[in-house]
Amino acid sequence: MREVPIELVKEYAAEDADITLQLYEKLLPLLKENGVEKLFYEIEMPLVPVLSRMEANGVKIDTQNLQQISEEFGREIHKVEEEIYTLAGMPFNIASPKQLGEILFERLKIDEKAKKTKTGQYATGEEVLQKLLHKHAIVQKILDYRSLTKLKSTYLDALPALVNPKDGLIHTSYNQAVTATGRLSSNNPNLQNIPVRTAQGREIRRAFVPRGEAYTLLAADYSQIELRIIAHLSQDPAMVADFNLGHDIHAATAAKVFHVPMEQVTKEQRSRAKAVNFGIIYGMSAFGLAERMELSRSEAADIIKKYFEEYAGIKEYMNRSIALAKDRGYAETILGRRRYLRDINSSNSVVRGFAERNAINAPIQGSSADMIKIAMISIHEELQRLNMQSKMILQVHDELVFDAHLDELDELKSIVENKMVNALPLSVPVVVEMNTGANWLEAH
DNA sequence: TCTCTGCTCAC
DNA sequence: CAAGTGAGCAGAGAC
Repeated sequence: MREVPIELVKEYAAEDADITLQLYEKLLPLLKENGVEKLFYEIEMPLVPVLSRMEANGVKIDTQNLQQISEEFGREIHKVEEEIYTLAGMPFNIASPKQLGEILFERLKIDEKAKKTKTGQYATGEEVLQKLLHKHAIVQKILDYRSLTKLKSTYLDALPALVNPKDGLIHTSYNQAVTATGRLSSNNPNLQNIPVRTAQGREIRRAFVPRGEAYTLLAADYSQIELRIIAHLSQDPAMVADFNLGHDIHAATAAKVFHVPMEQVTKEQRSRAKAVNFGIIYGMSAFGLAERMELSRSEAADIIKKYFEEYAGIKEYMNRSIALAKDRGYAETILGRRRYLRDINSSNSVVRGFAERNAINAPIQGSSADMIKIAMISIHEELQRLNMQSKMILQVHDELVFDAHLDELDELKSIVENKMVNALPLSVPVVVEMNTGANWLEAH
């Protein structure tokens, strides 16, 4: 571990003390009150030095690459700006949602019944604009402009500015006492929301590189961990069976919901089934599902009805989660981590609805957080014990990223897989997918 | 300078 | 009414 400058380790160790204190002040009283000190002493406290070391380890960024893309984006943004001004017939600040709304809905009048936000402005979010694409050529240009400027300001320009001059690496901060569910959060910079969805955004991941010639990046992801946790918590026979048989869970869901053999599931059907599975994790309604899947409300309702017929245990589990939270005033994870839900018995149905969705989601999201935290602690212990040069550098909720020393790659992979798979045994298989690459994109 | 809003990136 | 958890950016307005 000696390549990490000792001053930096000291700096972060000093921060360790602060974090420890902060945790004692913030978390312990909470957990004591909740009778879950075990979680505090056996997970949160041992995690402190792990996070501290990850922060000190840092991540190497190919700054030149980012700067080059930034310049390209800068030129493209300028071009799109001019096109937008021409289409609008006047220049304005495209980055101002207020001005943009007035141009779109008052000057160009592209939608008679434009939606407003709660403050009375016109809503111009991505979903709104997607539905107006066919109305005017300016809409696509606005979306292009938004995407380019988002990537440029948030990543391309921000990340190089945060490189530590002492070692040329980026050091995020992990916050252990921020989220309601037990997840970590990351800031300064947030390395848990690096783009991956679009081809253009994905390129940014190419700039996350190993720290030296002798290293490669190893990414290890839990596969479908939240759905496996639902299967475990609900003990729904059909979902448990799907996982035990190693099925592609979204295809298996599609086969059941659309009444076709698994091999004949179309991409469209799989994608809809996937949306339902995600919706389940979030406690969605039929209306919400219809919106997302661009189906009529009754079609969506049919799909949900079929889903709960096939996976009746999931429905029961959801009802049970809500009932338990109403009774106790909190929802809890596999390890007893609690999320208090003061609104769970509210007479206001909107407010209560939110709390009910929290009651469904918190045990799932939180158990997944419990699991990866345990894995991180035992992987860190093992790296220390074996005096390995490989370093754990990132955690992104269901993924761990390592700067893997080439001489240790096989050993590291076996440690990581073993510790992740066995962190918190479930009644369905826990599967970890691992890949290596010359950058974060290739490691996926 | 600070805070809020709207938007958009991730899991 | 209507899908969970976060962070950061630019604009806009209060002070």
